Amino acid sequence: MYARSGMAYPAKTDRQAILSAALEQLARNGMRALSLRGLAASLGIAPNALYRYFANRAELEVAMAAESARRLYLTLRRAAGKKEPGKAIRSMAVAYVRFAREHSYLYQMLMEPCGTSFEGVTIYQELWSFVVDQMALVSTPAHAREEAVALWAFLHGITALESAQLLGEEKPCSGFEFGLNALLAAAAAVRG
Amino acid sequence: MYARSGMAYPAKTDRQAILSAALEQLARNGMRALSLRGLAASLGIAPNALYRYFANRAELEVAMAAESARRLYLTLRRAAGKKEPGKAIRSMAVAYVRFAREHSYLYQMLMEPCGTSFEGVTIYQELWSFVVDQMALVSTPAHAREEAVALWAFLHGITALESAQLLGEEKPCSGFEFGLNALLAAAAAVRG
DNA sequence: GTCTATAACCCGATAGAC
DNA sequence: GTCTATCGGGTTATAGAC
Repeated sequence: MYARSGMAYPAKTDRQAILSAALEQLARNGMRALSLRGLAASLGIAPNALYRYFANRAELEVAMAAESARRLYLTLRRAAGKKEPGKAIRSMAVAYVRFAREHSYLYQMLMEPCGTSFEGVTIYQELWSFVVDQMALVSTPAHAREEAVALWAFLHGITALESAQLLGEEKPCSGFEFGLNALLAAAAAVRG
Repeated sequence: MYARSGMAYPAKTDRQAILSAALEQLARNGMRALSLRGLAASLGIAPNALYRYFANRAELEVAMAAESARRLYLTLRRAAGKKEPGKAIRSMAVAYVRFAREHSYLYQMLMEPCGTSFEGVTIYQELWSFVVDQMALVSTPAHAREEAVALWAFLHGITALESAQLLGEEKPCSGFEFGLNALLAAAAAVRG
């Protein structure tokens, strides 16, 4: 019965189940606390069984980062919706910061590659292209890339300042408004 | 001779030597690769001797982060020099990004606290105050804090995008110019 | 041939005894 | 300060179940 290739044994788990469990643990305790042993235990399998699905920890981390990108992409798309360009960008900016705040560990995976290379993962390009396209609508396609870089950098920086204690009690909120307005004004000026 | 309390044994090292060695290893291989064992070995002492000077790894990391802040502070002060306000900010921005690029691991310690709290370390406040003060010179003291937040966020974001492979080949350079101009223009506009 | 578990190995953090 | 020991995590044999 199990003689046919690929189905010879009832697998107790699969990539998706492992990934889900990993993301769950990540959301609770962060990357440092995520251990393959604990992950395997939560799935009721031996620590080693994981290696049938992910070559090593790094490969699992790449998959988690890709999932993070996918969710951020969906979040930004939903935020933009069918809104008028300027409104869409503002809405995306707010959603971006909220995503980073509410899923801080997941977001960290996206922005701190820790040496893991993302080659061959297309979701990043999709995500990036979407932001560039949205930016093109408020200025011009010729300048959209550099404007998108600046916007993304700014948004990421805001989230980083929020989680770092560098500013102490100081709230990046007012800085958020100022920076977003400054970037949007400059982009609109490009359009002329 | 060594009978007196606290001096019962000739110390082979001190906090400063440990810190220096740690920073050296950090610069070469990054935080993940920094092990207390390797650190002790490079100093010719037993792994455990480190605990005489730092209660645990976290405390060592706090000291390293503080040193990172001190060096960035010096770098920014030197960049600002006696320049005219607008020029000073630009110069600081370039120096900031360069610092993050050339000392990426050290810079990471500053901006990614990993749960280590920075309470009681005054160097962060000095660094932050300096940036705010510089910003006040190009706009007004009343708005300097939010503008400094936006500028810092933007600069940090640029460095993060550089080290993350999110953008692939794309270079944040053009985005740097655009964003910096946008923020400075908005700050100047506040001054009116 | 494809999955699994048992057990080991190496290494890092840390505590205790000296 | 050193040595020894414990604990936990990543990773790799090796071998057993289907």
